[in-house]
Amino acid sequence: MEDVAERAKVSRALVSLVMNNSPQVSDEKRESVLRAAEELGYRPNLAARQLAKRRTQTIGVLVDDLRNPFFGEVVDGIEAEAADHGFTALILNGHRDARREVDAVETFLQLRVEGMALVGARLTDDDMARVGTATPCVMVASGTVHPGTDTVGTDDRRGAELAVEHLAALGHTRIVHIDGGDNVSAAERRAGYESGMRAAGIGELIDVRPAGDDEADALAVIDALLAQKDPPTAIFAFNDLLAAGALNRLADAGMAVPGDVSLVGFDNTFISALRHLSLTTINQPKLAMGRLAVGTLLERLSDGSGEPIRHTLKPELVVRGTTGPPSNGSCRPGAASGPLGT
Amino acid sequence: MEDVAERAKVSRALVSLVMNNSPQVSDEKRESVLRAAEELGYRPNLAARQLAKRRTQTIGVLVDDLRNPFFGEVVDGIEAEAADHGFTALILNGHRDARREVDAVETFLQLRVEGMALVGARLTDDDMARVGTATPCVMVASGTVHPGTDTVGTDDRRGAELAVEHLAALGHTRIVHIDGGDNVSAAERRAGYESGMRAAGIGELIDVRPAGDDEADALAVIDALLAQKDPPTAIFAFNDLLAAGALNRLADAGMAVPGDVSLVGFDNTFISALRHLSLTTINQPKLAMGRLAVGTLLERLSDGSGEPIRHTLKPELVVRGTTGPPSNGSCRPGAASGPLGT
DNA sequence: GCCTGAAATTGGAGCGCTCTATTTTGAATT
DNA sequence: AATTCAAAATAGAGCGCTCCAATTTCAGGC
Repeated sequence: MEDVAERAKVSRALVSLVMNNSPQVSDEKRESVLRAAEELGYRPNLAARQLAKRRTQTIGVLVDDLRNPFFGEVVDGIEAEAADHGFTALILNGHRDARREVDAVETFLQLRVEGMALVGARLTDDDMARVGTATPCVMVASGTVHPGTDTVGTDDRRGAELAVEHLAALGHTRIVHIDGGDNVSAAERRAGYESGMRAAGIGELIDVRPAGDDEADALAVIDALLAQKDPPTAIFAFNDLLAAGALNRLADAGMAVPGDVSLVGFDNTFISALRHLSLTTINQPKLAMGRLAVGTLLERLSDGSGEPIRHTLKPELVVRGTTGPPSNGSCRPGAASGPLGT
Repeated sequence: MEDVAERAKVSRALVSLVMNNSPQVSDEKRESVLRAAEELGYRPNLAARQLAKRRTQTIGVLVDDLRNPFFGEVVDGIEAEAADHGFTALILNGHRDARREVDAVETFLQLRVEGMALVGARLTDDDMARVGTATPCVMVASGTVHPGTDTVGTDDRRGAELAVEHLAALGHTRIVHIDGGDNVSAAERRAGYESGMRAAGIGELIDVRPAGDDEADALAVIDALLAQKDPPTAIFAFNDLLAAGALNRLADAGMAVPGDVSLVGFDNTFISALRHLSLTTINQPKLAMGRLAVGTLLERLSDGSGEPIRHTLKPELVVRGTTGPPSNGSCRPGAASGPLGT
């Protein structure tokens, strides 16, 4: 910077003004500074600028797992909104590990990010307590809900109801739910399934089967369901991955989907759109969630403390190829039409 | 920091020593500093530290598309290796857009990262020229190869040969390649397909069908193949996504996989492992690529300039459920056994 | 020609840290 | 008690920038 100033025959302060394109600079000087900067390959040092400005214009994004495309889309939304407001989004990876998430948050704090978005994070309340005070912080699509922290998520309960309503409208009654474990989202979806069943007048048929959040967890559940005398005609899975696992096992067993069994997932990740799976599912507005997360952060930044903000977005039913009317009780194993079979 | 020093009744310099856990500090003072820091909630300011140290201990990771799980795994490797060497990996998202990638690189340079890993980047030579001089930089799994830049990638040609060898060994001769467009990887895989065919003594049957790099691009190709009098008994697709598209269309047409047609993908992304697809594919060692990328960067950092380093990793055949011996010419549409059919 | 005030420019302090050189401490040696 | 020397602690400059207050420049009006 010193060199640029010298070369352009101006003061360092003027160079600073130009680099921040202040309107207070005459065109003549501005140009000569820019030229000098260009010739010298000068690039402002962000660390120094942040230090002097006492602002970083940066938000930290902690992602639970970079390999999960669901999170990728949420982050896309965060970045877009951050950029619109002149912020840079720095991404750190939690690797599905609370300890590493704590490290990442610590790094963000040392970097003096002005806010943090924790996407799918699995931090405990203790961790949050240490964090929350220092810097605005919003949890996005998180499996846990912390008392004092802002959150952005989808209305999981309503989403589940949509799934059940869709199946009930098709004529299904024996609808089973494959449960996603002990996180908050799973609990909400389970509750939605149950209220949906009751609303459809088939509350006595409620049947929840516990599983994890991974594809493989669905297999045993399907086996058990097929072994019973009155197998369900429809299955609502906690998420797309689970549904994919179920779909496979059903095909193995010679069950046609949706001919013999209908199947609904959750999330609308791109795998559900893979034409070979073509899963009917519940969409989460991932991009909107990302944008809203940043919006929430900015709000916090300007108005300071207050009640925790809770944004709950509307889920949507996406009908694809795995749902249809129930067969008339006649199970025809072997007559497999693929999930997309016309 | 000032406050911490005062509270612990030591100088600022001593606090600095403690925070960098220098061995030159007496246990007594160290403890009292740490206690003071704890009580005050002190956290070193990374920007200030970087400025003073004239080092950032940071590498920038530019990812072409966060929604692609392939890149996610590569980044996992990068982060792991970076952490092992005391570096923090900052991730920025290119959004499949060269212009935004340039911005990201600019940001990295202003942040004074000590090196950059460009994962799947699509920057032009011009862009690279502006960058390469300033900071060490390695291209990972990139669609383009730049003359003066280090690279880490998979031996795409060999990978394609593996695919063809596998199919030929099963007895296939009419093996078609669905091409992935005009990037370097696609060209290499095409070349490998061709040399593999020649090596198997079936060079005259080489048949390359152009497509894009997306699932949907495969559909028309499959339709065309099935319409011809002598349809192929095996297909080798540029990547898993294309293969997924092909798989679906084949199922639509009532073709059994692998009964009537065998199918091989490339990348071994997690979608190929989805049990419902169960794609035979070629693995790229994603984690190793990530680690090696950082290794290359560190090497550059210590030894300065020299010949560009080119790391080419070994691909591996992953046999799953979409390949088998060719049928004896008898096409039996309708007798669909799923891709996993026992 | 002098005064006024807005616009353009500049000097210099300070952001929070590290690092070198220097001073202080305190135990061991004579 | 004086001397030595390593270990422990500190003072102070400086990293590259911004920003405030102060200064200079330059019209226009009298």
